[in-house]
Amino acid sequence: MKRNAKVSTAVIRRLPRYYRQLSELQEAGVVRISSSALGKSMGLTASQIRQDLFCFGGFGQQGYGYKVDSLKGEIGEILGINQGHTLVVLGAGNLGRALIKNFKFSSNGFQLLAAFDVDPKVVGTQIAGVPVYHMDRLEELLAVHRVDVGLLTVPMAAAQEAGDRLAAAGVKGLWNFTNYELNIPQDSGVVVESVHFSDSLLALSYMISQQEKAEKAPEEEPQ
Amino acid sequence: MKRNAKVSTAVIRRLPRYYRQLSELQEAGVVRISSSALGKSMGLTASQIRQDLFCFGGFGQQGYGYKVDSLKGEIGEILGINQGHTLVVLGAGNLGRALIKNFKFSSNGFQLLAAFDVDPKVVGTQIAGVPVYHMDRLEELLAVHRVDVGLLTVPMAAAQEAGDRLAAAGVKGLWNFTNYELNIPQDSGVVVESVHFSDSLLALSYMISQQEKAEKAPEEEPQ
DNA sequence: TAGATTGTTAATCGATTAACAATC
DNA sequence: TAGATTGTTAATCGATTAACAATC
Repeated sequence: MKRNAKVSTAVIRRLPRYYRQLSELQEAGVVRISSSALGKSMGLTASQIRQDLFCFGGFGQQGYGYKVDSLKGEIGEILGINQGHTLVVLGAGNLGRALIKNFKFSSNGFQLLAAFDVDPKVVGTQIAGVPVYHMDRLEELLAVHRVDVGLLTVPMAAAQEAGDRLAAAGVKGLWNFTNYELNIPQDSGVVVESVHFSDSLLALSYMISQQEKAEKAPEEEPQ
Repeated sequence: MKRNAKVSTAVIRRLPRYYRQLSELQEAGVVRISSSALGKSMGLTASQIRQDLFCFGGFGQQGYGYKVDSLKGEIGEILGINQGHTLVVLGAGNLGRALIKNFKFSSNGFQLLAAFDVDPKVVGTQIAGVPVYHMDRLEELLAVHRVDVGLLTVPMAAAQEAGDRLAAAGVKGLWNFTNYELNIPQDSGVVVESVHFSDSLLALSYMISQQEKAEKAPEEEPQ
């Protein structure tokens, strides 16, 4: 992977993990770390870590390793944590409310501006200080505030329309928590990132089923 | 990929997506589908789909394609959907409650047996018909009922201990929703599947930041 | 039968790992 | 300086794509 060449999704998916691990090291008071130590703690090879970082530039010092603070800072910068991203939540049901209350948006560089719903029981209220507006007023608010990301926790049947409206209103990304695969045209420039609980549980289901098989029919390693 | 050889994680991660897409096709009344049509609808190549399915056997008919019903059934079987898996939830806070109320465990072949928490305000109550016990009684219940998976929605600081107790009590998998990377020994045979919201949002953050850059400095395609 | 599409092997591509000179 | 560890290129490995005979 040459520097500045297009970064593969495999690398992109590891960046947040690096960031998380470095945060933990930082909290634990670790000042410097080598690629091999970091790799061991994350189940990666030293080579892979150096290769990954090489995509973005040289953040270490030969003979010394990486300074935890500054590497964390660099990766945070790459991830766009200091860009003042903003976000709105569509769907203030159980999951939407839980995320509004629990999730540390600001730790990830996002400011949560508002939530939208259609239920008259929640419209007009606040959830953890976040105002809930009626969905009818979505475009109105997005015309006034720059909103980078729309978080979708609407019912599956409402997901596509909600996504379309957000995309039309100019958001740059959709964070999709519905079990629906959003259909957003490639050339729209809107990025979709989905969190599919079902996919995750079914993958786990597969893995434990395999595990069981392996335990029943023990190791006939084909030599 | 030879048949019955170890299946790569890339393939495992696609299986639930196939299952989901086939379910949608089924609902739409589609009876048969070719690998190329399925591929187009999912953004994959026909070749990749055939190669993936080849890991598990021949589910299609030459000259015809795949019957949606039976392929869905086969993939469901591979994923272990009919194995009567069971699950308990640890942590009945906002997120835990939202999942208990919203998530269709049974659609994914899981029966939710109970939830556990330490808060006296929720211990002894029911959430959507699911009883909430005190964490102290975890081992007691797991000694009586076979529990395949423990879902972790406890606070980050409680995650490792909760995971350890579940593993010791014999669960086969941990479905981890905390932002903590569980440390479970490889040889324990316990599979960990994590849903890291932060990682997902940061990946999205990276992608929209790139998108912005691309729009500002338009296409100097190097010919 | 002719046409379509799979199952399966071979070729290509990309990601990971290895190696080592550069240098702190 | 000597030792350690990075940055970076080269080699290897694995996943994806292409090709095509088999066959419905």
